[in-house]
Amino acid sequence: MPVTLKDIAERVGYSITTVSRALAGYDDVAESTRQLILRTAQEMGYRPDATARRLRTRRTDTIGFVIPTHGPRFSDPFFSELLAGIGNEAARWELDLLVSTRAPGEEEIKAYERMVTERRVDGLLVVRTRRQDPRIAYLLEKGFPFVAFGRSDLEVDFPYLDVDGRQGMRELTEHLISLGHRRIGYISAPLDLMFASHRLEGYKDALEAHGIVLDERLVLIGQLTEQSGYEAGRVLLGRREPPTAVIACNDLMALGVISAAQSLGLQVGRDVAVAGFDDIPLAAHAQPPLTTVRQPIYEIGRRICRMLVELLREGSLREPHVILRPRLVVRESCGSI
Amino acid sequence: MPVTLKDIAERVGYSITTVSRALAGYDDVAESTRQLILRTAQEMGYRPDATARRLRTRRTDTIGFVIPTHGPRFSDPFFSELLAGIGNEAARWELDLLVSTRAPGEEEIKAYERMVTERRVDGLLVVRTRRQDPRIAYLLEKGFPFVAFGRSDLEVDFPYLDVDGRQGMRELTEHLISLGHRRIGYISAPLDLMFASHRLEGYKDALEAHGIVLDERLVLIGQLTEQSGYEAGRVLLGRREPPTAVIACNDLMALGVISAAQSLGLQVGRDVAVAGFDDIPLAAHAQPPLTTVRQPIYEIGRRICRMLVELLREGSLREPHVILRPRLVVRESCGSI
DNA sequence: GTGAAAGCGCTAACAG
DNA sequence: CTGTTAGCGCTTTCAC
Repeated sequence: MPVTLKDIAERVGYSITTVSRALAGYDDVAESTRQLILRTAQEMGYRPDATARRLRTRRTDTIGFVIPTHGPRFSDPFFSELLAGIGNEAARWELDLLVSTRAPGEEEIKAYERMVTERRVDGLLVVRTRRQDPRIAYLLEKGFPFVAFGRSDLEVDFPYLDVDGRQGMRELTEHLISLGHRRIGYISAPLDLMFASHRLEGYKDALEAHGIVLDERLVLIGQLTEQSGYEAGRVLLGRREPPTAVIACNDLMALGVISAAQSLGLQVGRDVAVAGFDDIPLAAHAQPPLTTVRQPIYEIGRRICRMLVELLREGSLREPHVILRPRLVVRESCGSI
Repeated sequence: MPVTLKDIAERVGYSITTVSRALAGYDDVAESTRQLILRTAQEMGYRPDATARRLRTRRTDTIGFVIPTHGPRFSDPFFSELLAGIGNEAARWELDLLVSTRAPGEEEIKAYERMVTERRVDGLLVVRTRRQDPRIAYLLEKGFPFVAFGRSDLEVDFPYLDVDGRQGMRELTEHLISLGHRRIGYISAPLDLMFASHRLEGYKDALEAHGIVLDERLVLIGQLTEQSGYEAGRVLLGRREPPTAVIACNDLMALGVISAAQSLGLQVGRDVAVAGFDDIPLAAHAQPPLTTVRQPIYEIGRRICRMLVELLREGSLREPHVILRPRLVVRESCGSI
C-alpha cells in the first residue's frame, strides 16, 4: 500500500494538516517539525497521490493532444518529432500529456468531448487545423483553453502558432521558376486543411507573379502519404505533356513522387525537378536529396506547449498569434546544384 | 460549472446515491425513476468527473507509455505507427493513454517513477527493451503491471510480445548469401538494445551456417537514424575492400546507407546490395525499393495494449509470452529482381 | 505553530 | 426500491 499523509502524520505525531503544510513548504511550520516531517516522508517513500490532489485542487496538471491519424499505417515522422517537442516541454513544466489517436471525424470530436467534459485535462493542443474546424468551434464554445498549430477560416479569435506556408511555398515555387520551369505540377493535401490551402495560395502567388497561367490539371490532391505522392506523381508524370517540376505539399509525398519518377525511368534532378515541404530528416537523405521548405517541427512542438502553459497559468497570452517564417532549403532534387 | 450528481439529485428529488446507481445501470432502481434520471442527466449535460471517480475507485483507467527518444529530431515513423496502434486499441477499451517522451537514462526512470508512485496510471507499456533493463527491473520490484515489446536478459519473468528478430535477420542474411554475397556489412544498433543483439545473432547464425567467417570490421554500430546509417555506410563502402552488401538493423539506417552508396557513386541493387528491417512504408518507396524484414508495427501496438488490458482486468495473462515471426520482403535494393 | 473540520465528486456497504 | 453514511487522499479555511 502506498504511503499517505495520514501514515506520516501517525508516525510523527502531528496532524495531517501540518504534514501537508510542511511538505508543501509553508513557512508557518516550526523548522524542527518541518525537518522531522520531511525526513520521515523521505524515509517512508511518500509520494503524493496525483488523483487525490487533482480532485482537491480541481486541476489535472495534464494537457491533451489528439493526433489526427490517417488509416492504420500511420507512419509519419513529422508527428513523432512534434510529439517529442510537446512531450519534452510538458515534462519541463511537470505536466502530464494525454494522447489520443483518432482519424478526423466523429470519433475525433468524441475524444475531445471526453477530455473536456469529463475534465481529464486542463488544456488542449490542436494541430493540423482545418477550414471550418469543428474542434476549434467546440473548444471555443465550451470556453476551454487550447492552443492551435495552424490558423482557421472560422470568424473567431483563438491562440495559435503557425508557419507562413504561403510565403514558404511561394519562395519554393519561385525558386523553381528561376530555374526555368513553367509547367510545375502541384500535389496538395485535402483543401480543408488550412496549411494545404495556404501553401497552394503560395504556389499560385508565385505563378501569377511571373505571368504563368495556372493549369488546373497540374494540381492534384494527395493524402500526405508516400503512397499517395507516388500515385499522384505517376499521374502527373505519366501525362503526354508532363510537368518539368513537381511540388508536393509535404516531404512524405515528395518522396513518393521521386519514387514515381524513377519508376517511369526519369532521373530526378535532371529530367524532372521535385520538391517538398517540412524538411524531415529523411529529406536530406533522399535520392537525390530533396529540395524543401524547412519548418522547425520539434521547436513548434515545444512552443505550442509553452504557449498553452502560459495560457493556463496566466489566463491569457501576451502573444496569442505567432507566425513563423519557414526557410527554403535547396538540394539536388531540383537540379540546381 | 459542470453538472454533478448532486445537481441532478436536487433536480429530480432523489438522493445522490440513487442517481449514481441509475446512471451506472444497476437494476435495483425503479424503471420510472431510472428513466427520469437518465433523461434529466442527458438534458443537463451530465458527464462524470473522471478525477472523482478515480479517487473513489482507485483506478485511473489510464495506461502509460514512455517513448524512448534519441535527441530532439526524433523523427521516427516507426513510433508514430506504434503509437497509433496503441492509441486506437486503448480507445477501444476506453482507456486514457499517458505519454512521456524521454531519452533513456535517469530522466526516463523518473518518468516511470512518477507514473507508478504517484499512481497516475494502472499499467505501463515498455518498448525497446534493453539487456539489463532498469525499467523492467523497477516495475517488477514494485509489482507494477506492465507489458513489454521485447525480451530482456534479466533473469526474471515478465509478460512480453516480441518479434523473432534473430530468425528474421537470419533469413535476410541467407537471402543475401544465396545471391552470392560473402562480404556482408552489418550496421547494428547499440547492443544493449535487445532487438539489436537478437538481430545480430541472426546475422551471425546465417554466416556460420554457410561457412563464412565473421569479419568484425564489417560490423558497425549506428544510432538507428538515417544520418547514422549514412555515416556508417560511408565508412563501410569507403573501405579499400568494401562489402558487396550492407544490412542495417532498421529501415531508417538502411535508407541512410542507400544515400551513402549513392554519394559514393555506387548504384544500389547493382554495385551494392542494401537491406533493412521493419518495413516502414517508406521502404517500399525508397530508391531502389528496399529489401527488408516486415514486422507488423501497428498490430504490435494493438496487441501489447490488448495484453495490458487483459493483465489489468484478469490479473494475469493466458499467453504471457508471444513471439511473432517476421517476414522477409524482397525488393530491388538487393538486385535480385 | 498546530489541529479540527470541511469538502472536491464519486461509489458502495448497509439499512430499511 | 431508496437513502444514510462513510470515505478515497488531499488542500485549505478557520480556530485556538
